[in-house]
Amino acid sequence: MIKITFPDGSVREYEAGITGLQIAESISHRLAQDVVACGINGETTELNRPITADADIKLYKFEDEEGKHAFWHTSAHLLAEALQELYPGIQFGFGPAIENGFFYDVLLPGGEMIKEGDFKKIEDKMLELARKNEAVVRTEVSKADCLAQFQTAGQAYKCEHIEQDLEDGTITTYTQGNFTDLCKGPHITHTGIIKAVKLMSVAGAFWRGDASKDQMQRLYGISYPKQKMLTEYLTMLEEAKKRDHRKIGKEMELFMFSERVGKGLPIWLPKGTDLRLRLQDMLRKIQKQYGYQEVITPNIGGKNLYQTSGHWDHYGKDSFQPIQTPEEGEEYLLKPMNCPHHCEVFANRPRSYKELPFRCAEFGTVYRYEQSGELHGLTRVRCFTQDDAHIFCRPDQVKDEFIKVMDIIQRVFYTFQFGEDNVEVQISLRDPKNTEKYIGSDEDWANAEQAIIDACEEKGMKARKEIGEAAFYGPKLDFMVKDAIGRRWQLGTIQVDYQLPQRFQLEYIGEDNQKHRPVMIHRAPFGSMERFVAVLIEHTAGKFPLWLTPDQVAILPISEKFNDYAQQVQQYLAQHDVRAIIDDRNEKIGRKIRDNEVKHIPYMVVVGEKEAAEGLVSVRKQGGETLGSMKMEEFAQKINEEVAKLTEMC
RNA sequence: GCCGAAGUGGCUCAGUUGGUAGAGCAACGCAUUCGUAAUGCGUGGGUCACGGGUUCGAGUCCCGUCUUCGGCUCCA
Repeated sequence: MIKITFPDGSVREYEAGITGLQIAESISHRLAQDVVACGINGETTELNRPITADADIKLYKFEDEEGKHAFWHTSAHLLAEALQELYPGIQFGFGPAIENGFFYDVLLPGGEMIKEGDFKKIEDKMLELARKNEAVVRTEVSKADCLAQFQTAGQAYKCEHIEQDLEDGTITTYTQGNFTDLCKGPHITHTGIIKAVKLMSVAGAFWRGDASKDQMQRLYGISYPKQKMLTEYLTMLEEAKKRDHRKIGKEMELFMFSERVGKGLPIWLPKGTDLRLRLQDMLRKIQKQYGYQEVITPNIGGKNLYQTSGHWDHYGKDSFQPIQTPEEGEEYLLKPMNCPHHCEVFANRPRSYKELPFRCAEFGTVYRYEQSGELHGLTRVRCFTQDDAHIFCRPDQVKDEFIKVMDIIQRVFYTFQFGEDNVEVQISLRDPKNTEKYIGSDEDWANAEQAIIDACEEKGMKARKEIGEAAFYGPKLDFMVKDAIGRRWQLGTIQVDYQLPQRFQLEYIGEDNQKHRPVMIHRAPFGSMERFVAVLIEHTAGKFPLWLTPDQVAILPISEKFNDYAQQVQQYLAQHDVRAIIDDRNEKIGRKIRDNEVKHIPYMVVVGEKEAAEGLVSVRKQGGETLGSMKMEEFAQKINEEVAKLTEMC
């Protein structure tokens, strides 16, 4: 007999060799139907693996991340199985489960291509195979046998993978029906529980992600144990589509692109500019409280500046090419980042330790020559404005400054109702096995990395550590938020930099009257104004918070007779810091309400005969709630109170 | 940059096997002067992304370019 420990701490005894599925059955028949995978001693595995010794067990349903992973991984195999039947001679690359579904990289013989029109046929074949409810059989194989097997099958990519990446004794294959795949698992035990499949898209993908290698076709799909779940997922995708910032940005006239101005170069329209400036003002106000000093620096800088900073060597060939000045024979670069300029600010005159930390902020517009295929709405552009700042401080001040920046970021995020549970942080560390990629000494790196880790601990923030994700000049801390429909976005960032101060020979005079080198911290709470506004649009679906939205109130005269009164109301509200527009079109009131609802205006006030006579406004909230008539003074006060409440953190 | 798809009035889209461009919304005008999610009638507006080609004839077929979209790679 063996002892099996459950997550709640309870222990049951079973005969050795029992499987996860049998354990589930011993608890309830219902549970046995729902489980798709299990965790044995922390390792996710199949439900039909015999357990031979005492162990901890977790039973995973589809709803669990581990369950989904196994389910979708098997679905990837099901896709491959279907493709093998439909396209003999097909070559397979990798086919993993991903966050939402799975994909398989394939290459059809003779340069043939799978098109979206083929999806139905493939989906039908997948379901046909799934209905056979084939068992998924795990086999341990030797490297030599495995290689021979896939050579016979003519799978060149699989063979390369086996030869280059896998070690003898660790290799397994999984077989379902006539299809065998190289795979380390885990999988669900039978294909029959896959009831709904949908292929989402087909796109190009390089073998091993290497642009110099073969280009394969990547088929993306998703699958579920119930048709209803697939329908729900597709509905969620529709919802995401409705929130697309490119669509809403166009509808609300926040920003635009012009082919003649150039791709990836956003133009902020009046309403978008209004909103952006309000965001900037809010951050300005907070920064002032933390001792930041704002500067303005040029949008270009001498090539020499970037040679000094080291950026030219690292990124020069990938950026906008230098601007020549014929008379002087000098070269200038469009500013790809603000840090070198800020280093010059610091170096302007001798600095005393009493001035540290020196916090230099700028809404700095930068230009980066992103690959054309990478451009996307406002989230990936070639010209954007960072809410940038650089803090020059003593090494022992790094941790405290980090904590202060984290304070600012938390206050900013709070104002947008990205709740605390929806914010994650990630510490990006360097890859110690690949140190030549980074500049700076081992000691500097160790100090910087430790300061970040300590700061997170002191702030009580649970941080995920990512090895090898650091920038070439220093480790960093990134903030991720989850939006209203659960999608994750990367926003703010804080980076330590021991390198630029060295390259720019920055120094300050210490208490000991000696010269010392400051440490530099880069930080951007929003990341960039463009990206942040994009995320905000998708988070709020265009229904911005009252304090931020360009038009807070729409004044709707019942008929043209009351347009004059509407103007009086608008004027009064403007004098009391309430932003109102008038809809004085010759339309019925129902029509005006509809149109202004569609424009996401938070408040509408209807004015007619009664209101004009008594100085009233009839208030309607976005969504339909009516608040009755009130004096316009009372209404202005109400709006101001609501704004004050929303911005109390700033 | 690479692979694939798309590009028709301001917006959303229709346009059958090639036969001289259409709807709804928006805009403008007229009527109406209206009480909480679409008043009626009328008018204007398109070198069908751009450039070549095939054809008696191209929005439709072919080639090239540009832009956008979905991915890959990249992201100081």
